[in-house]
Amino acid sequence: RLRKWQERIRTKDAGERNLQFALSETDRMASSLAIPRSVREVACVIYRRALDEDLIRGRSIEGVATSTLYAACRMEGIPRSLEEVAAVSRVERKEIGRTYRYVAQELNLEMEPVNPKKYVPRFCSELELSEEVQVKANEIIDTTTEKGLLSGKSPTGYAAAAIYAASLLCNEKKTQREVSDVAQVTEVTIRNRYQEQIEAMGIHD
Amino acid sequence: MTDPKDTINIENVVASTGIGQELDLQSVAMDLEGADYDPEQFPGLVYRTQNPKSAALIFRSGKIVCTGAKSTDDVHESLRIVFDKLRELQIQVNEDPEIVVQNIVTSADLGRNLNLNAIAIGLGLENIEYEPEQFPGLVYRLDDPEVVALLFGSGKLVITGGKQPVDAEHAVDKIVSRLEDLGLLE
DNA sequence: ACCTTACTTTACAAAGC
DNA sequence: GCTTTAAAAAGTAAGGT
Repeated sequence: RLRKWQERIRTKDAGERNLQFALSETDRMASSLAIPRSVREVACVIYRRALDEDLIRGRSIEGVATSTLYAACRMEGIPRSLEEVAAVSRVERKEIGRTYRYVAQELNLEMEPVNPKKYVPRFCSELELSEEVQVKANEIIDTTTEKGLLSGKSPTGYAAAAIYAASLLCNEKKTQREVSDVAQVTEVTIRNRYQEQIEAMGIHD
Repeated sequence: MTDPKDTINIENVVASTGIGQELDLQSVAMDLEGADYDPEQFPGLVYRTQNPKSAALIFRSGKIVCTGAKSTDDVHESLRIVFDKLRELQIQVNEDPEIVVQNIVTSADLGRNLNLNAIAIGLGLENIEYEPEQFPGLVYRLDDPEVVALLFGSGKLVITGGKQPVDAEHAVDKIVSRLEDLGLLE
């Protein structure tokens, strides 16, 4: 009775301290990634659910916090890649990915695969590309996806290649290096996806 | 049209067995040519056979795991070689140790490209795992047979977790009919 | 730009930390 | 949970020439 009561308080306190630390970490990471407050709140709601369902056991708080932030960005339609979140987390990419898959499965988040188009606005603005280039990149993504080119490809690499191609078509050329820097993929990946995409689009340069 | 079942190929068979005798791995490592034994890193001694190609993990308890074989026959042949090698070292080995197949990995080809995005949604996001940022294959867990299939955009697939070669055939049949029902295999 | 090597995912047993 | 073994699928990455 009294022991059980004390245990509850202890558990609750531990949980609160756990939550407090997780929320401050989420805030720190979200700030350095310029993620809006509304998305941070979604991340916190997911984290709280994970805590309630006892999904933290056996994992680091930081890992779960990073994963829920990654999930929240996807849910809100402004995804950050694992590379990007890993850069501001002290948990490595592989662990963030694993934890994300576990949390998404256990909480039935039913996350759809990321549409590469979701990366176009942010990547293009970081590259200072015009609205015209964004429209063109989206068109390339839509057309080539319909032709079946997207299956199994990383959304960031796919978006990066479309943006690179669009920048050429709109005479606002960015180098593969510049695009690969903002998209966090290698130039080789951009080159490979780019070749497939222009061929599917029937473009000859 | 080729029946996808005819494209099934066994790529790896994992099996366990035991000689019914405890072993001094340190001395086995000394006497057995080509044996790799680093107890600090892993408690098992690794012994590779060339024909058929496989790797046997031999433990202090006398239990053995054989992996890398391309068929259940190859598993038996590889382990026969391992048993004989141990007998050459004056180690007692039971007459016919029971060999249990623990896992069979197979590959197959559906012969058509797959729209993994549509399949992920069609089969139900709660049942599948498809994270192309992390891995290009879609993970599909079947209940019967109890195996896991990895589907790729090329139409190729990997089936693992089965204990019998027929498990892969049943799995391919079920996957094909599920995709056909959803109109995703055209 | 190419080539090679290597890492991601799935399943499974073994003994020990 | 991890460690080790094997093998396939396809994408991505890194290092060397």
